[in-house]
Amino acid sequence: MARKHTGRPTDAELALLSVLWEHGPSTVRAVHDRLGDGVGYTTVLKTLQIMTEKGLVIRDESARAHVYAAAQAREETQGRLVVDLVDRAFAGSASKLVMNALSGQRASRAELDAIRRLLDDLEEDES
Amino acid sequence: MARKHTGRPTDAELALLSVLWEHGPSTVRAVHDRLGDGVGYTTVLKTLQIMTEKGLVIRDESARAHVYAAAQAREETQGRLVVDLVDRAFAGSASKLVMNALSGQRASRAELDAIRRLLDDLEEDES
DNA sequence: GACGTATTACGAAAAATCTCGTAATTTATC
DNA sequence: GATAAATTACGAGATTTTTCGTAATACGTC
Repeated sequence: MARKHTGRPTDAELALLSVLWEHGPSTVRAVHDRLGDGVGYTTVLKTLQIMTEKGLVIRDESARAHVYAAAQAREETQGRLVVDLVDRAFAGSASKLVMNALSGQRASRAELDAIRRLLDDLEEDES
Repeated sequence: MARKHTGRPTDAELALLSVLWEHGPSTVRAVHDRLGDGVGYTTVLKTLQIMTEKGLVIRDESARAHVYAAAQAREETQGRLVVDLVDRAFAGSASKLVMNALSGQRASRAELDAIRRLLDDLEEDES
């Protein structure tokens, strides 16, 4: 029987994307070095090749060592993951997720203020 | 080579947990009926059996038809999933996730107010 | 107690994921 | 151009996830 395809990046893929988002387009070696020795070089290479097929990354083959870049902006992928989690685990309620996230992990005063300002903007738009 | 074990429920498991959270302890048949005809009866049964082994659900075998219940409260599992997503996709920043969630999906005035009250409480505790 | 129905138990197939080894290829160096 | 070093390509093994089919078992009903 067939497994259901989710469309979201897997854990290993997300780890590689995080490196690409943080450091920009990179070679396999650069990504592998960032990740440390938890995974082998060929594992990183293979995963990036698969991600290229899936369209998760873009490959520049002009140089000897191919350069990989995230196909989607960080925020866009994050947004998809949040929507996905809200649907699967919070019965579609984004505010429930927000409350849970705020309660569970402490945020700094500055972060709380930033969130408050965002709330102001949202309520303004709504009016 | 071994795959890395995440500890978080899979998609199929989360779907079953959602039913158990919403309707309380249930038989296989009850869960299956709630889910509609997307999955077969034995699929639900088997998944619940596996979840029992994993400790995700608790099984009461006293009756002919076993009754399954979520082993963890909904909020607890949600919390773990949020922490997990924050770590994997938001570089550990819960507030980034919150802002993303608030921006992406519209919340009602009431929900925004509830979040604002939570912010008040959080800032108060902090002081 | 036999029969039919409902339920659980067992096992397995298909796809996805994660891992890497080995081979082939390309580039630089002598 | 031959050799060495780095990189990519190919393929495959182990595990997990998802899905059921089939068999065994237990309960009611007659």
